[in-house]
Amino acid sequence: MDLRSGCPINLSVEVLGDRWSLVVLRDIMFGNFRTYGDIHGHSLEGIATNILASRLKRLTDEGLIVAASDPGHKQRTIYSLTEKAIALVPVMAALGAWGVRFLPASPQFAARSIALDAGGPAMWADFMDELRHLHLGAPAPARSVLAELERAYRAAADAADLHPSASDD
Amino acid sequence: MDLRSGCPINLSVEVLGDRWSLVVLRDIMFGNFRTYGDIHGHSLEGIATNILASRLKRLTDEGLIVAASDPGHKQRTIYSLTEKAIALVPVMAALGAWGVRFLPASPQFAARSIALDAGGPAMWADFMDELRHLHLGAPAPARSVLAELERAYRAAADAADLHPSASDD
DNA sequence: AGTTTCCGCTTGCACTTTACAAGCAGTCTT
DNA sequence: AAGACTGCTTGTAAAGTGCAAGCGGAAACT
Repeated sequence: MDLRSGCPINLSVEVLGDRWSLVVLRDIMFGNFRTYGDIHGHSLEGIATNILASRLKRLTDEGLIVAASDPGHKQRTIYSLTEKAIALVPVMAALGAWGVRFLPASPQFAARSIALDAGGPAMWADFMDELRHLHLGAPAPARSVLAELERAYRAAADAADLHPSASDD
Repeated sequence: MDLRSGCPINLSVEVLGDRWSLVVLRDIMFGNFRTYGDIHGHSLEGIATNILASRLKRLTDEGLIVAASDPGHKQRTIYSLTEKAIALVPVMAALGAWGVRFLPASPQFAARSIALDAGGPAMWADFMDELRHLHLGAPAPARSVLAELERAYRAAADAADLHPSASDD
């Protein structure tokens, strides 16, 4: 790639600044979706197949994910985050917190971002350790931030079921 | 706009996820460039005039900046950040820190991001207060983070002059 | 007063990226 | 052997990006 400038914010935008890269990374990171079909099948935003394929290729080229074939299932490819992508946890937390505050986020998904933001750098570090375990083969940490986020999501979803509002139609 | 999903990270990407929005906001925020000509003239990345115009319009529509005419110069438009944009300081800090660590940032620009990251949330809060002063008419804070970042930049630039390396050609 | 410069754009055109729908080759299951 | 699964590719259209030129009105200069 031929770089526009050496400013780190610009460089980050050049790598992540499109409509899908961060969303795909979010799905792998927070949803633990590891295959093409998983990501496509669970995509909230309904990513098109060609876009997903091109993003997986680009993220691989940029060193954010690595592809490995599933031992017991030759045509299945397993994607794993690299340290470079795991280091985006603070970016995800900041973006999520901003979205919750200023954009019309749904209560359930907002709950995850709120929990991640409230947990602060200590929780982010624990989450990164968990991702290193899931994606890089590091030892399993004591704390599962993914499980905590899932509980926050469930609690918000249950609250929405108990107290439905007209805006949730 | 018709939203893809209510996930806050996705919503943030829908607003900020292109190749220029964050870069323009960075110039207004860190460079204190307040007019079209200022932003275009100082643009490190050489933004095209039509792109800049369309971004300023979009950022205005999204409520991230507001346009006001200069009292003493009728044809000049002064752009100011809103609280919504000022709240992006942690996002900028996280993106900058990530770019410094994983992408080929130049030493001078890296120095600003490193200083902003090292300052942590306390520095970000002071910076946001300074931006509220410059853009929203709030009282002037005691600390100028912009001046501190400028000093970090100058120090790195001077160090590069004293110790030039082949890679800086 | 008239010319020139400044300012914030707009227009035209080519190219790239995104989007939606359909299809396809190899693998696995039954 | 037949059908479904998996990870894509292809075709086509729309939207976004990039470059260069130009333009209407205001300000500055002489």
